[in-house]
Amino acid sequence: MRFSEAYIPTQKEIPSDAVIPSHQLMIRSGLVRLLASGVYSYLPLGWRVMQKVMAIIREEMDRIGAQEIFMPVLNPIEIWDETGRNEAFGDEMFRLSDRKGRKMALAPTHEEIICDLARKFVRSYKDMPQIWYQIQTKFRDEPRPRSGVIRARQFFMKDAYSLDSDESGLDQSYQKHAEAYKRIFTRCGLKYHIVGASSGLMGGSSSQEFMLESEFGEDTLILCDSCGYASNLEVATSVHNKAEFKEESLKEVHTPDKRSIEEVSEFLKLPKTQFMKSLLYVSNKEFVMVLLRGDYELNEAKLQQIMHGEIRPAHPDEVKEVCGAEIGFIGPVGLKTSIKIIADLALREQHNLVTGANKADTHLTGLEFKRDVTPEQYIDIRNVAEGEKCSKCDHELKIVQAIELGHIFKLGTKYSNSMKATFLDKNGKANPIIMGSYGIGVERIIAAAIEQNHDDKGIIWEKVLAPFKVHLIALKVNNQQISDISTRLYKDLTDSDIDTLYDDREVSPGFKFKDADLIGIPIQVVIGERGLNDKKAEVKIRKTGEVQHVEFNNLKDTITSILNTLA
RNA sequence: CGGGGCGUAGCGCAGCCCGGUUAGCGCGCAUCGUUCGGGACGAUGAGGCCGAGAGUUCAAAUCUCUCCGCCCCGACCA
Repeated sequence: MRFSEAYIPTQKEIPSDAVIPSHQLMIRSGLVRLLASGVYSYLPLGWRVMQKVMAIIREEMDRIGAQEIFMPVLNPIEIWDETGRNEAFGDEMFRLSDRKGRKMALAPTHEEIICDLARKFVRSYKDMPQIWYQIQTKFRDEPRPRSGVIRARQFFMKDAYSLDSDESGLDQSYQKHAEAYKRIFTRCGLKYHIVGASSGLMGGSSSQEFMLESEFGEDTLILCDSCGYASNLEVATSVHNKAEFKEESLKEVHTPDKRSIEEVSEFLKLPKTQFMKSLLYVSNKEFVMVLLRGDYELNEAKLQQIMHGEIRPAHPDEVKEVCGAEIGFIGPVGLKTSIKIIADLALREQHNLVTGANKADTHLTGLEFKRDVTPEQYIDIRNVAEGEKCSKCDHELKIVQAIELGHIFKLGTKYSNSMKATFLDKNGKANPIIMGSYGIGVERIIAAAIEQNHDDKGIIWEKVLAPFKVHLIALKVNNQQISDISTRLYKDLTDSDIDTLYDDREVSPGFKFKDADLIGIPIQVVIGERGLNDKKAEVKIRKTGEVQHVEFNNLKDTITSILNTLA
């Protein structure tokens, strides 16, 4: 492609809206342009990269025997009502009506459509296993799009679905995807973690995420360097630090206007570990009090899992009604109404705790957990905290931020049950199809690759993702000799199927060099006056900055062999 | 949805507090000339409903209100 004729709007200035490096570089190098919040156009360079990623995904999906299909984005709402996800997705799903007033939705994912296809096709256990996938535009009305294409409202997802007749079949399909995903991310040059994850809205038994470590990531990972334990904070466990106190009797203490653990602990001169945090939540229109040690945070994902549904903190007036006191002074002892109580495991053996008395400006001290509180269950419900030990091997855990690239789920029969997608087993008995679901964020691979590979000059593409392999720079195009040599080389490379971006613009050398480094194509070839006498060009490797001087006649061979050595 | 910031030429910004000729600057763009190895120089020029609407005023980019959009933090999030 000739630069002078191409739509590659590079810019020197950092766009004011972009905060993270990948977002800034994607705009500056002319890969994408924003149309509306979380909605992007892909320009020629960006689209070329996207197609490289998609090609790798297709190859690896095909390798595990998956079949590519294409499902509609525009869905009748009824199919989403069949599984109850019309409601579950809430405002996150884009909805619209057709001219007859029929309600439709723009699909945020495709389990329902797959299930519909499955129930139309699968009759017998002999029809399975099946793996179907697509690379499709997804729509999600994110509450807060951010970080450029990393959290967008319209984005590409590779979504795959497996259909099996028994659990071991599902295990195999799941494992195949795990292998395919490893190959995909490795081929894209990404360093990733595989972590245990929560299945959230999707439902199902187990799931794992493929995560790229990044300070700009929205997820938090808990990693153990010693035994390899790796988990999303949402489901991570750890050994809690011990906090020992002697048994005491229950006493009221006046704590005027001291509400937070912080304030009361300072006021009473007692450590936070001696406190008990009481949080009132609402789930399925039922109140539940959650108890944690004062130094720990509630993990809402875990609570949600336990309550099997949506949860929210109770409003201040609800707290007053249930506890008879304001937030900051509530506790499990002496509640006005009897409600469900869930306690974190770390509380079970605790003595002499401090907690709210359900009375204005008053706390209780000397609370003996087993004696004074009768929770419905003891269960791990807290966030893993800095400095805690691994529950598998007792080594200290590491906490890092990460970007979610892919997620694989064992769905089980959640969708096939509600949508009546069944098959006849060997005994002629009808069973629900056992499903798995597997997603990859296509743009996120691109953003991740840039986050991981860039310098202060611009992007540094891996060969496999690069929009072009070679960036040919003709300095001073009005020098006939330079122009002739460059144009001949361009033709030569293109004829040999080496994708080349040919910078034939009439702009100053510095301009071209800066653009080349910004765009980040792996090999730069510079034809200039300096090399004319000894008939040599410069061949520079963007990643290392290494430069070699190569005779014009050998350029193509040298480029080819460098390309072979590049990852 | 809560908190904060921003919206002035294609991009980056100043002007706004304290209202007053014709709204500026840098980059980019066009033409001509000189340049030509790390975002060249000179000359000339084009380009703005100052996000939208309403109000206050003799007078609004500037003050007030409403709405819209974009970004950040939080909440939320296959």
